[in-house]
Amino acid sequence: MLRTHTCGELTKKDIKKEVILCGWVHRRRDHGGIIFIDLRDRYGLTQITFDPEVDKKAYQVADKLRSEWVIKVKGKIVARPADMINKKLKTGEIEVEITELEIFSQSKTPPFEIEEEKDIKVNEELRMKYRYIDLRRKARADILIKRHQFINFIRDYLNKKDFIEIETPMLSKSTPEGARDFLVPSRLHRGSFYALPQSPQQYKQLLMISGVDKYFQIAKCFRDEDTRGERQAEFTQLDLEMSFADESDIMDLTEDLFTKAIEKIFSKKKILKKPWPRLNYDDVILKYGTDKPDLRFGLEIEDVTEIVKDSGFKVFADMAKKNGYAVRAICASGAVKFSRKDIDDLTNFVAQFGAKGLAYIVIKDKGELQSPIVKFLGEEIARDIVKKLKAKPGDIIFFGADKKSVVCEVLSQLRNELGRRLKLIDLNILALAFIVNFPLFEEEKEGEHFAPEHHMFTAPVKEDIKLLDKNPAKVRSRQYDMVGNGHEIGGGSIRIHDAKLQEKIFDLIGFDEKKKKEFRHFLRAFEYGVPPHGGIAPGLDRVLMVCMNQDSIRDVMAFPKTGDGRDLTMEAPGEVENKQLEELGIKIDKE
RNA sequence: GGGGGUGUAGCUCAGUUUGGUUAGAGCGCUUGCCUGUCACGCAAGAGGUCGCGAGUUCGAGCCUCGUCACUCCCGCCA
Repeated sequence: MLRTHTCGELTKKDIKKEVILCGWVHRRRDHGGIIFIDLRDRYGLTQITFDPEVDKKAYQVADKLRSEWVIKVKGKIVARPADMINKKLKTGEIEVEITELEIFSQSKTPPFEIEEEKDIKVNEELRMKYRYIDLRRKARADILIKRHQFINFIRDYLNKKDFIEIETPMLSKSTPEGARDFLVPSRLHRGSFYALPQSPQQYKQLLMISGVDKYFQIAKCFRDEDTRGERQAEFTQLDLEMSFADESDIMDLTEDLFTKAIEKIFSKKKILKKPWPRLNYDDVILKYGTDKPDLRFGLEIEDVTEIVKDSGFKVFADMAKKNGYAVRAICASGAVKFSRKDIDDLTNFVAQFGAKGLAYIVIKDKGELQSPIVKFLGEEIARDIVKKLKAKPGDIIFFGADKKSVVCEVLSQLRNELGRRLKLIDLNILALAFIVNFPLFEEEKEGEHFAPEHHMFTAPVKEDIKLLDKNPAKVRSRQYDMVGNGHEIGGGSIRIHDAKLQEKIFDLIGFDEKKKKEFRHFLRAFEYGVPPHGGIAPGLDRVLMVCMNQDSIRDVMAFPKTGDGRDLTMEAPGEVENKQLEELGIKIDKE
């Protein structure tokens, strides 16, 4: 070992010891006669001193030291005078008098400051290009450490419950449906391609068939779609599957695992509710307009379609009478402070989600109503709405009137925006929940086949199987989603274990013979004894993002990619040699 | 593919309203001074293709058009 100690561990009990420390020059304070340096490594900071009376040579060399040089120092630990103790530093009671100094490497002036106390938000592109420097910042490094501890806890926990971690292939096969695959050309089979897995879904089901009844994997998944703050082309899931288990088994296990992991690793966080609520899909769609509600605050949506049906406000009345349309409202408590401009901003905000306008009623101090629409609605109907929304003086009621799907989208986005603007969101709360009783298929689009709400291997509720022929839209599924603070952080289901039923689902989602053939390997396995099974796949990046209040999953990844899928640190993707292309039989058509 | 935002010193930003002298601040950097600082202090200094291109104008960081990059959102994401 080059060093005897790290920079984060020395205290007054070490006084008089001779130590060797290695690290980066964090900051230099040259007082002419004495030089102080904060030496930094992964574990912390230690103040070292260069005094010509202690060692003249070391002092002279130290004069040259600059930020981020990597050095080794040898010296004696001494107590700081009582009035010189730095309480902000764990090692603040001591310092090291240096007698020997070795410079391992010099550093250019870093492109941005590593100092965090200034709290300057440096441009993310620059931080990505110099990710290795960004990761020297304590807050960034701490995230990676927390991530490691979290995943380690998960492994321990599942190991104790008899789960087996099994790696499944990265080079797999492209399958129809779902996200766009990343393709990898095969050299040995010209014209054929591997696909990187979007998830190990099929492999884990095959493992159930093979008799592994409790499987998990910290699995890398790949989807070649445009990114978002909570979406990257490459991400990590805790992929988990169990045989002879039902919905409760999976949800209970997941809840217990994540509750314990979060309490252990993120002890400062509070879990809002134990047990996590299990909410009906239909209820959350109505109350929150989305299947991933942020449960840290109220502001629930109410349906007022019936109330406005016969009102004189034509816009609402027309919508209320049409099939598949609705008029719904949300009461923003205390929003009376919103200016005209605030309301205009909100109107523009909801427009991007398809709202054609944003009607509202302000409830003034003495209960009188101020609104551009009350004169059309009529005072009596307006009062009924106020009553239904339980609105008080100081509140504003906002409306959405359109196709149900648009109303839901608009009001759920508005609800989140109101939560932010009214500061209703407590960042110390983690509100986790399961959403259950999903429909098996997404809302039917005209002229298109049914699309699975979750995926095509999800089992329908047993009593509803008979509806598959007559009324597929009404079939409920055995899906359960894990949501946290308004993010979808995991999806799971009990799977189909019957080949005939699986084929029927393929038919309903419009698979032709060719597409079915793509799954013959899967259906073949179903002919050899399939246990009932199910699982879940929480997105670990998203879980960690939510637990650590980060804005994007990029912040919880060591080397994230940009919005257009580039790795700025490695400068990937990159071009390849013509020879490589020839071997693969690939021609590039550059336009 | 579409919409919004941003782009000025190494970093974070002001300046654009109303075009007008040599484009500013804080931090960082360099040099000098300083033996108790710890986001040290003091003094001096260096550092700019105002993203890029074209246009309007006597004159453009500022106006117009185009373009590029980043970012958020929509589409997309079984």
